[in-house]
Amino acid sequence: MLDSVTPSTFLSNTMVCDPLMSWTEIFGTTEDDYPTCDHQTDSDSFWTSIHPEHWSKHNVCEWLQFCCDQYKLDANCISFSHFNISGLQLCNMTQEEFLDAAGICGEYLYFILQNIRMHGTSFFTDLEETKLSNKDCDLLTKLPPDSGVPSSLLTLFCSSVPVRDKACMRAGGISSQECHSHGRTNLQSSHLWEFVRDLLLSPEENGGILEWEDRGQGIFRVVKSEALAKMWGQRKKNDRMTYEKLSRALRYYYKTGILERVDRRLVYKFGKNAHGWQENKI
DNA sequence: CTAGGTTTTCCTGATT
DNA sequence: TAATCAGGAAAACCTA
Repeated sequence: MLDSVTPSTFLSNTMVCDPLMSWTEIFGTTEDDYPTCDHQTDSDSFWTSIHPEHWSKHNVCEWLQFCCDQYKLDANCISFSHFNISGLQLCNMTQEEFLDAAGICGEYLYFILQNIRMHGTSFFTDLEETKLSNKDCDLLTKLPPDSGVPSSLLTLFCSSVPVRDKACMRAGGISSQECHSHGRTNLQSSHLWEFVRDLLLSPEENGGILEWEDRGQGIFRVVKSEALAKMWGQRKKNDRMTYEKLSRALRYYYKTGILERVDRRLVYKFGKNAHGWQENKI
């Protein structure tokens, strides 16, 4: 949902609904996940064992850092000086104040915080193991607008959702297209083809690197190969990425039907096993 | 720890 | 000639 550089994190597109469900799974249960939490003595999450209102200033800071580490959020966008506050003050921040202070990560963090506040451990632990059921997903998408769940967060849950799971998103009135056309969130895809797809669907992030050749047929062209490789490399934190290597990975998709061969240089086509790129289609 | 999936890296050769 | 394309092979990484 909120993505990640690695497929296992909160933001992973491949997880879709999972993240919301098992808090312990999201945050993990080992002490390694809580670098500086001396209060973390058992397997339960400290963050959900104590209500945010009772967090100390130190806890608030730790929580922010934990989220950044865990979800690969850019801590630089957070104004930590604004978070030198107690848990009570944190809870009393308006969404607007929170977003101002936490920058681009604000929506994720605010959503996570609201979930802890609203549901505490029960919201997560009462749910079965790890997966979000259709019912749960339905519940999520039906949360009222003032529930504290930013719409863009909900879209995260939709990204890359297998067709069979898409119904739960319609309930919330969020179309697949919306899921892939808003901001950076959907550019957090863990797989290369999803990254490419989301870039195509996000003109504002695209920068002319990719463009549709035939939108209806899913045919697109790599306009700036080096820039694409660089961007992918940044995503994977690999400054040695080249278009040569990226294209090798793309060619592997021919085998799995994610992409289909197009006999033109720098031109690719989404295959039958690629989803989420169609217009007006879920 | 293991198996399997997805890249990443490297390489040879063909094509544009 | 440089940039791409095609794949094979193997290593690296990650997740379940």
